[in-house]
Amino acid sequence: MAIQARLKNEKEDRKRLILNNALILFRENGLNGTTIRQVAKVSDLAVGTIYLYFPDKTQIFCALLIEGYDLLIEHLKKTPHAYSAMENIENGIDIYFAFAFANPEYFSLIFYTVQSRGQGVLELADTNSVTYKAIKQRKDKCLALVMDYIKGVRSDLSRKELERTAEATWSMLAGVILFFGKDDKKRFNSISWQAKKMILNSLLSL
Amino acid sequence: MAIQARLKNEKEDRKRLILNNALILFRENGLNGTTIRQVAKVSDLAVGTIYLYFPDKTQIFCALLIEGYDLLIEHLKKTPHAYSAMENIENGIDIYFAFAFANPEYFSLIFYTVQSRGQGVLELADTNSVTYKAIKQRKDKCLALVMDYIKGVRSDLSRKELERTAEATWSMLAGVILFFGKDDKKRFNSISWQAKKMILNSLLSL
DNA sequence: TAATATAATGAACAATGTTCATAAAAGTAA
DNA sequence: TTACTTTTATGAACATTGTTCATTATATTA
Repeated sequence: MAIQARLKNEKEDRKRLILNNALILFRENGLNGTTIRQVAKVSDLAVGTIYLYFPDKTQIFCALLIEGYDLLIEHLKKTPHAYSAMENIENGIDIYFAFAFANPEYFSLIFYTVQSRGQGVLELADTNSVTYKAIKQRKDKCLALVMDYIKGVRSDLSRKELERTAEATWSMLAGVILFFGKDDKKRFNSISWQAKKMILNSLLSL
Repeated sequence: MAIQARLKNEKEDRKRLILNNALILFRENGLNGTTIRQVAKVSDLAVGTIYLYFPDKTQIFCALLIEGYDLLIEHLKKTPHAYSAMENIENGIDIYFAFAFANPEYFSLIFYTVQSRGQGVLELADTNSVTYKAIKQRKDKCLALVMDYIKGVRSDLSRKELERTAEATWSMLAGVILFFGKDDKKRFNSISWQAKKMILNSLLSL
């Protein structure tokens, strides 16, 4: 029987252990391909113990998803502002693509949530839940960052236009990653470079 | 006990009945939210009977997916070629967006396959299977159609550039649909219009 | 050391995809 | 019609899943 985690610290450690192992399994086999029994086994815990730390499988997934968003946001915030606005936005796109390619496990998680209304893998029906709000907040944060980037090159756009442009840009970039992010690096680089060029061009000639 | 389907016609009818019912359920509750028992029940058949017509649940899904692709391809081919190349491509994008919004059930299916390598909902590990090839063929067909559209406005691009541009365009459009296709019509129209404008602009100023 | 409180366990439950021995239906030949 | 064969339909049964909960083990307290 595993040692009991009584202290707050120990509990956090155990939670992290479960998350780390789950992330590896999710990356390897996806949400549906990963079983709680697997997570328990590689964590050297019993099935029931997992449920002492997370209410259900979805919540493990969501915890990782939120971490993924936070990591991405952290990356996006790190853009050097020493260059021109145009260079900045180009930099931002590069960072986004690089993050997605380097962290496919987190990025996959992010996309489990885009297909809403019964079609997605991940169901978060209760839009009032803490989890739903946490995810929504990070989505919004990402969009706000994109808006900042775009504002740099297009200060003439109205708030409404800016928002719409950011939404279109964000989803278009995501589409490229979704379609080609799992391909080999060479191919992904080639297509993402093309997409970047197209988006930069379109932002200048709106 | 249900009447037996002995003739080829009757078998086709029964297959169609299952597909129609499955499509409704998939649209409502997604792949994982739909059970074979549900499909059997609404089809007035026993569980085992479903398995006489389809080897497994995934294959039902794939059959519908292929139909969805064919429907989309049919739509895309119907573009009137009476106008300028630029009007044609604009028309093509409109058709694509309209199809996605009008046929969310099929479109969702299409996107079950984009997340490859263990992360997606739909696993088609065997790349030699008839089903995999059928889906791949239709994906390629879509891309070829996009290339034709783009060739109209950009005859100067090399084969390689054309291909890359088509891939980027196709995935960017898909990203918009993925992110906003389930929103209300007004919002989807607003963002998809923006995306269309951006892509058209970028194609002209590559 | 005994009593109490907390944490861990894994058998058990309901639901799922799938299989297969059995039964029903349809076709065939007399 | 009747006996026989072939094809189709059935649903109980199986393995696997997410999840629960009575029981057991561990730690804390008195």
